[in-house]
Amino acid sequence: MTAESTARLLRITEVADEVGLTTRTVRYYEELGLLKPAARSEGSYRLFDEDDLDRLRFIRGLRDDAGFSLAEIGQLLEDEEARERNRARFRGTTDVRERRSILEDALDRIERQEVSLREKARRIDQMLAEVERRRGHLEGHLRDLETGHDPDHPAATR
Amino acid sequence: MTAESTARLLRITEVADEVGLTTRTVRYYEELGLLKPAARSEGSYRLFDEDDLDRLRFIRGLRDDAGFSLAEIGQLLEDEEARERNRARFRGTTDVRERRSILEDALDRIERQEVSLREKARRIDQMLAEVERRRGHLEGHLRDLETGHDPDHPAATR
DNA sequence: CATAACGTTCACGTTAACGGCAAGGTTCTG
DNA sequence: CAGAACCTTGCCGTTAACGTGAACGTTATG
Repeated sequence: MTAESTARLLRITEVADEVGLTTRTVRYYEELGLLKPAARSEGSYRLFDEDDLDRLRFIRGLRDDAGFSLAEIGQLLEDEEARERNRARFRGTTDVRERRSILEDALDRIERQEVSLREKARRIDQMLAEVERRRGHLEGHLRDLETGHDPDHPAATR
Repeated sequence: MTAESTARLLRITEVADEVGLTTRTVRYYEELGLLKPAARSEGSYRLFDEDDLDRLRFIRGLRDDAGFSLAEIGQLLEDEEARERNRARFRGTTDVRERRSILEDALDRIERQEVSLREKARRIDQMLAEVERRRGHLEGHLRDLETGHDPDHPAATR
């Protein structure tokens, strides 16, 4: 379809450098099933496209920023694919009861994810609030120092 | 004789059950220095008070909800104690330059924590938004089914 | 005060998430 | 077409975060 679509496939060290992982890690993720076999060259070099890069960046983000284990990440990605399959199933039938069942199933999974994420977010927001409270406190003290106002020795009046 | 303020000290299985950890894990956390030696009984049973429970719950929350490693948690708790010591140092001097230096140092550490937490929060919010978008989508479909409205087959008139 | 129930300190085992070779093919480059 | 620079698949090593006894002391209870 798209004429430009052959963007050029990258080899493993290029992708590793690009997304900030090691080649070992990329292979390991493939071994775990987090990554599709991508594509192989004539010899058997792994070849990656832009979608693979996105997926790796996504995985890395979940791991580093959100603190998910690779098992949890695998679950999320699997759910993603189950979603795709469900869409196909959904379009493959016109039976209202079956369609509703498919949708409700999907909704259940989504809600479970939401609860888990919300708990994580709540905890982090709590810590952020605490940290900011302290920061405000410290900044207040610093301002006091700048203006020569000393709360510990308030009798500096004249 | 001892006032009522001595709330009663708990033994390790009681605390473990209470906060949802195993005894091994509690001992391990002490070994890592995440927990003070608490208190020991006549024999050498570990005895814990409410503060210990809070600390354990806090650790557990950071581990499970926020996805921090025990090393990171140790760092956070250490910073906490460094903060305490700094407050003592701060109160121990009246030299404005020294006070400012202490405050600026503390502010630096706080800001580093804040950046790290904010990145984590941002990533999780992103995922939550995505999850909710999907949820809305699914709920829309379900409503369509309930009302007999079928977007794929609009001419289902009877 | 016997004894069950609980605790203590080693110390070795396990799983996740990679690191680091070795032995050998593959691709590129002059 | 030869050598450098990559890549492949094993396979063993490592660190974090505990699990699981073993061998033995401590506390509560009928």
